[in-house]
Amino acid sequence: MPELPEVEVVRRGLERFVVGRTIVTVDVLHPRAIRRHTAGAADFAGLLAGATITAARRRGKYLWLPLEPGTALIGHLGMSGQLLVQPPDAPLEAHLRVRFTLADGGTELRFVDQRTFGGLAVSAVVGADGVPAEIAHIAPDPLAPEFDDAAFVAAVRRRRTGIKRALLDQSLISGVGNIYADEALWRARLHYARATETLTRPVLADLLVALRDVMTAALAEGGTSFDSLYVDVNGTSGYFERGLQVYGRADLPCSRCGTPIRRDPFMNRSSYTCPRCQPRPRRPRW
DNA sequence: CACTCAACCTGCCGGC
DNA sequence: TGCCGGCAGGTTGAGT
Repeated sequence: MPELPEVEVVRRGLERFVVGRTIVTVDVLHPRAIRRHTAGAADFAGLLAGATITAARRRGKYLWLPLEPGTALIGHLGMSGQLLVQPPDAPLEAHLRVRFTLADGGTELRFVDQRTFGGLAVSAVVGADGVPAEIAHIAPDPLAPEFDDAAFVAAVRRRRTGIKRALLDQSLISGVGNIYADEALWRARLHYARATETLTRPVLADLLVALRDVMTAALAEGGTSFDSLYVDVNGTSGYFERGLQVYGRADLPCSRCGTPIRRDPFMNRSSYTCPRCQPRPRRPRW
C-alpha cells in the first residue's frame, strides 16, 4: 500500500468517522484477512462485539483503534488494503474481507483487500506508550514526536548495507516504502546503493529532512494514488502522483538536470534514480 | 545478531 | 482473442 502519507490519510478518516462509536457485529468474509489473529475468526469477532473505539492511531504503516475495554484493533493495509466507511446499504465490494456494523446504525466500517497482503487482528496487550505488542518491533516514523534523529543516524552508520535497504527496514525507521525512499534519495542526491557506514551525520540529517519534506508534501495532497487502490475512507484518491520526481518516471527527464531517469531492478521490485544527480557509488552495497 | 530473499496474493498491461 | 511473463505502493520467517 500505502506508505506513511497514505496510511495517515486513512487514520484521519477513521478519527473523524468511527472514533466514539461502538462495534455491534463483525463479519469475517475471508479468513486470510485475520491470519495474524491466531485464535481465529470467532475469537476475533467475540473480542470486538460491544467494544467502543476510543481513538485512531498510527505508527509507520500500521494503524490501530484503541478500544474500551483496553484492547486494540490493529490493521495493516499491505499492498492493496482499504478501510472504508460506507452506508450500510452500499453494494458489497468485490474484495470485501471484514465488515463491522456500529451501534448507532449509521455508516459501517469495511476492510477491503484485493491481494490479501494486509490484515486485521485484535491485540489484548498494549504497552505503556499505548502501542500494541504486535507493533512493538516497528520503529517510530519520522513524523512522530518520539522519533530520535540522533539514534537513527547512529543506527544507520552501524549498519553494513545499502541506504535504501536501511530506509525500508521498518525496525530502523518506519513508514518509508518504495516510493518515498526513491523520492527522498533523489532530493538528497544519494544513490540507493550507497554504503550506510560511509554516510556522514550531516548527509543523513539532510536525508531525514528530505524524507519529512516529501512525506509532508504528499500528505497535503492526500497521498499518492496511481489507481483506485489507494484511497481514503470515503474512496477518494490523493494527488501527489504529480509531485513525484523519479518514482515511475523511467526515461523521462530529471526535473533538475534533464538526464533521463533510470529504472533498476531492486529487491524484486524497482528503484528509480537520476544517473547524474545520484551517481552510483564505487563500492555499492545492496 | 545482522542481513538477504522467497513466499504470500490478485489484477493489469504489453507482447506474441 | 487468448495466453504468458512481468510488474505492482509490504511484511515476515527461514536461511546464510
